Amino acid sequence: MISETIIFTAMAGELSSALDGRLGPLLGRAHDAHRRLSVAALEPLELSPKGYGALAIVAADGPLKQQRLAQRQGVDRTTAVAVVDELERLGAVKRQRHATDRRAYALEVTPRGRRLLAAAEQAVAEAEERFLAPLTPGERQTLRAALRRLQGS
Amino acid sequence: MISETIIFTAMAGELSSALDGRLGPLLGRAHDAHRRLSVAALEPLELSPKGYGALAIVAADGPLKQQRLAQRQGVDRTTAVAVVDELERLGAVKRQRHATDRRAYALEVTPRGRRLLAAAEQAVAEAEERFLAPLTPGERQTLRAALRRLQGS
DNA sequence: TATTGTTATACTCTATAACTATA
DNA sequence: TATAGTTATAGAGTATAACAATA
Repeated sequence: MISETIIFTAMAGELSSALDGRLGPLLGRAHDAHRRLSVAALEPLELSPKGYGALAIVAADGPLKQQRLAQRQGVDRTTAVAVVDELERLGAVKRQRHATDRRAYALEVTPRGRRLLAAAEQAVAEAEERFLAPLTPGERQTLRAALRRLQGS
Repeated sequence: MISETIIFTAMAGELSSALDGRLGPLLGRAHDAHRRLSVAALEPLELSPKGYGALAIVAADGPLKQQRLAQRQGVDRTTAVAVVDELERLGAVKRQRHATDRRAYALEVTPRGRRLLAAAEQAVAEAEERFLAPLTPGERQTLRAALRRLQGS
C-alpha cells in the first residue's frame, strides 16, 4: 500500500528545486504519478493501463480489426497482439473472424467486457480523485482543457 | 525535420475519440510531445534531456556528490554514471575529488557548462513555445500552476 | 560494516524484420 | 504484390546485484 503523501516520488523532499519550474519534469512526474495510481487501481481487475485503453476503444468503436485498434490506440500492431491476448484471457473481448476477410479479426467486446470496463472506469476515477485532490474543480477543468487544446482537439 | 502539425502523433486523426477525455492519455501524449520537441532542440548541443536536467542541477546546487545528484534528479545512482559521463565528455562538468571523502566526487559545473546550459535553456524555450502555441499566456500559466500544485509545491 | 562510484546483468516496454495465411 | 496477425529479435531505458576502494 502506497501512502497518499508519496504519490509523486519516494521522497519529493530530496528533489532539486532547480527543475521545479520546468515543463518537462512537471509533465513527466504528473504522468508517472497518474500512471502509478492507475496501475494500482486496475491491478485487482488484472487489467493493464494499455488493456484498459484498448477495452475502451473496442467497446466504443468495435467491431474492428486488430490493426485498426492498434492505429486508434497509437501503438504498433505487434504491440496490440499482447494487449488483445490479455483482454481475451479475461473474456473481455472476442476474436471473431471478419466476415469478408479471413486474415483479419472482428474484435468485439463481450458482456463481461462491458462490466469489466465499467468497474475499471470506476476504479480509475477513484484513483484520479486522489491524484487531483490538490486542485479545485475549476482548476481540474482548466487542466483538462489545456491538455486537450495542446493536442489540437 | 518534423512538421509543426505532427507534434503529437504521426496521424492524430487515426486516434480513437474514446480516449479523448481521459487524463492518462492526455498527460502521456503531452509529455511525449514535449519530450520529442526537447530531444530535437537539444540534439545540436549533443545533450540528452536527462543530461540537460543534471547540468541544471549541478549548476544550481553544486558542488555535490554524484549520489546526491542522482537523488535530486530522482534517478538511481547507477543511472547517474552515464549522465555525468555525458556531461564530462562535453566538458560541462568536472569530476573533482571530494575534499574529505576520497570515495566521492565533488561535481562542479565549468564555465563551458554554464554557456552550454544557457544555450540549452534557450533551445528548449523555443521548442516549448511551439509546444504551447495553442494556449494563451493565461492558459499556460494556469497549466503550469496546476501541474505544480499536483506535486505539492 | 557501510558507503561511493562502477560494471555486469536483468527486466520492461516497444518497435523492426521476418514468417504464414490469406487477399 | 500487398495485407492481417504472429513470432523472434533488437533497442532504449532503467533498475538490482556485485565489486573495489574508502570510510
